[in-house]
Amino acid sequence: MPSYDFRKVEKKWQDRWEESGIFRSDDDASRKKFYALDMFPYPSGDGLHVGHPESYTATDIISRKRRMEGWNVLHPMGFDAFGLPAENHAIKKGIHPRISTERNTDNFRRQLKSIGFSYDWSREISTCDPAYYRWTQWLFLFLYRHGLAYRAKAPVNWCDSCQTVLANEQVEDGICERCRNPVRQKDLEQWFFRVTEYADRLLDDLEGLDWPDRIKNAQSNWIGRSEGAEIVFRGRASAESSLGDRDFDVRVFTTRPDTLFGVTYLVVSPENPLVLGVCPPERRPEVMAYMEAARKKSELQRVSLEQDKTGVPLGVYVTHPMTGEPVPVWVADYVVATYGTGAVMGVPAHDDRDFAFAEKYGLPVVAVIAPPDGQGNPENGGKGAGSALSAAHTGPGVLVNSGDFNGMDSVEAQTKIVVALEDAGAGRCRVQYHLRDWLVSRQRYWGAPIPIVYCDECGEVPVPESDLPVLLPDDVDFRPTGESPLARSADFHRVKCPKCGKPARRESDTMDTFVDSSWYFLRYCSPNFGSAPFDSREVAYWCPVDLYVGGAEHAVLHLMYARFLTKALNDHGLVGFGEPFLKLRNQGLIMGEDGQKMSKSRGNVINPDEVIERYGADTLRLYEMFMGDFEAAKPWDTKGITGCRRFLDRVWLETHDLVHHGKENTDHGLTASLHRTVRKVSGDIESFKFNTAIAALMSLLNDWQGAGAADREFVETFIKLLSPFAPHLAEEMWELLGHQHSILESPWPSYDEKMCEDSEVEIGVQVNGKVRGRFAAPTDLSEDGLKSAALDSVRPYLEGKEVVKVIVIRGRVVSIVVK
RNA sequence: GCCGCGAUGGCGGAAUGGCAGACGCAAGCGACUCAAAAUCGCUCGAGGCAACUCAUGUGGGUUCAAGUCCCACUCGCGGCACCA
Repeated sequence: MPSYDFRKVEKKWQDRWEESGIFRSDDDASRKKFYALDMFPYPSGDGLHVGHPESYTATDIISRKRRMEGWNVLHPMGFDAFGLPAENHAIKKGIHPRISTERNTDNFRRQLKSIGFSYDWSREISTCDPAYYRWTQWLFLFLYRHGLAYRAKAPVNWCDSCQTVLANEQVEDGICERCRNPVRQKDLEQWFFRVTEYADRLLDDLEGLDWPDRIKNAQSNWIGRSEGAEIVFRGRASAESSLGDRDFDVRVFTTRPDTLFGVTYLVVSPENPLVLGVCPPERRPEVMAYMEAARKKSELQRVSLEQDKTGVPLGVYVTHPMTGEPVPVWVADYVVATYGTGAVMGVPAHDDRDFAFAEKYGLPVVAVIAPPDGQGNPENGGKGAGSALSAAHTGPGVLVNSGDFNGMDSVEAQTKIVVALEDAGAGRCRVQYHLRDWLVSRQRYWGAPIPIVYCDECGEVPVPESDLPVLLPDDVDFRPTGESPLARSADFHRVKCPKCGKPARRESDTMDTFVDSSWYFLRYCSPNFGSAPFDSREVAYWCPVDLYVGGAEHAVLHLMYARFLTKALNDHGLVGFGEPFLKLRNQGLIMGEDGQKMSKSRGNVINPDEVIERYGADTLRLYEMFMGDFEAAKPWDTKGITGCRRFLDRVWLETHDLVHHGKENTDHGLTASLHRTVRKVSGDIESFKFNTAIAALMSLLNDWQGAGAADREFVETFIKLLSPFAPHLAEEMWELLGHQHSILESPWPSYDEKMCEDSEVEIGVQVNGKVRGRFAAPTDLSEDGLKSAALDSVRPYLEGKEVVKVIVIRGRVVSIVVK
């Protein structure tokens, strides 16, 4: 009997699959479809790491099962090929990003093919291909046309050492993740996508999605919806201020309108335009110095100085909308300029930050919410400026010191006070989001150019669709100097205005790579379509994606952006659905053998090529799925792989044994075990419990060997169940069993519920909750039969006792209660 | 600080409220071998000669029965965070 030469077998089947085109999928409206999508990789120079095959194997298993179940399956793969690493590599090594990206992509493709994934490679896409980014640009113009893309001056993260703008995700605690230098804020004209327009729907629609809770939760946190009120405090500027003797408003956002009577000051952020307008001359030097200091603070300082609040009085007063009392206005950088109105009301008695600020600057503390009985000192409330307070009471309670609202429950008072403010024309309900618009421009080379032209006559002019793509020039000096490399390419930069024909300038920024990946799943449906980003007929058939699998690091950004774009396309009739990904699953991180995160510097990285070379692709696939809970982090264990390898070897040997010796199975227990395993494996694959599906197959093999014989039907069913996990070996065994066609063309096995039961089961017997015995009983034994057999089996424990109660759980346990 | 997730043998991990530790790894013993590797068989939570007792992060509770449900904690992981 030949031993299992996995190298030969795996090569043989990969070649056959490629030749036969068995994984190609065509639009066929008469068949039910299944779209299984992997998050496409960034083709880094390091090649695949073992985390990639983990999620890819999972989708591959489901795709293969679906094919066998008769579904029309779309299972594509491509490359998220634009991005900063290729550009940095180019700067360091002088190799053009196009060259290194191509080389890396070839390597990734080779590696992916060597694992035997059932991708339709005829649909491969790459985001740096002009045939692709042409449509990324088209989508930019689509958003622009509908007012969802706009240009504005904005502070961006700037790294002096890298000489570039950084994306938010590249800034960690105020430090550039690449060079560890502090990041600075810089004001630049930037392009934005109006994601905030969709804040409510992005939040509300999460509910209907079959996504992991933590992802939904992360998105929900990111959107950060809070309900509260906008309250107007009116004031009058002095004649000497730059505003002159005029009325002005300070609008604040609060989630606690019930604490309105406890306001003892207001705070506006240093960036608030009102500050200089109303500031009286004598206060200007100090206020301006404070503003300057705040502006100079790096992100790093703002974060590290978290608790140490500073501020200066602005020298103006506004009127409390309920009490009519004067309220001083302060400037402090603990107020975030870009959130809410950039101004807050200070309620020291009921907010920790305000309390700290008031203590530091000697501002009065007025308690207006008396804690419920037993919490704190209720007397505080009644005494007005409660100097007795040692901390803010931030919880609910009963209103005191609040005029007509005294005695009211604080929760109830929230709405009541807003109503009163509305009547007085001094406030309204307001919903505030943490979500900001998406800054999409990047001052980088290796990305899709933004298709806009600036003309002195016509202003901002979109590039006509017929002129797309705006090609990324190859011959560019992409060394960093602080402006986009494209601005230095005269050929690229100097253009004629598409509107008036006069000399104009082309936008030199490129798009964030998250724009590329926000729509790639649509492109797979018609990867070569030439007249639009996608063929709407194909998209109508294949989309939305039925199953999407990838890393949890994309919990917020990528998934949010793809959802945003889908909703925008949906609103304007380009797609017929509002959510792109119906079911999402994340693979857990694979750690190194030392339990640490895999990293080059730790030297604990496992290279899948080496695992395949030594154990084979089927073993790699099997092991990655067997390691543990798909969604949980788990350490790699090279020794553990041998168990999977041994299992496949034994399958090979036993199958040959059947073929060469032709055995009969007369063992009913083995047949029952087979049916149970079909049920178990089928169910486990659906619920992403691949580890227990494999364990069940291992158990079944143990039973098979234990029985000493199995018939052809048993073996064929076994091989089918194994085929999504170890497709090469399965095809080889399938052929050995005399089949001409791929195992993918045979139906997924079914089981008979009646056949799943063994003729005999073991029953445990508990006496007062403790297991005291067990006995074997025929499966169909009556309840009374079980009861008396159970009582017999634990007789010594019942002597001299009275049996109070007997509970029979069929097939499992009998519980006896005695006194 | 807020939100979410988790904690089970030497290790990875199994368990619709129903016999805790499936399956695999490692370890020990044995078979085969001149020997080793590979392979196969047996043992394998802790304590105890045994009957038994103790065991699913901690402390309570519900139940005939709790890893699973409830309450209060501890620790770890992840998201958000001067967001008013």
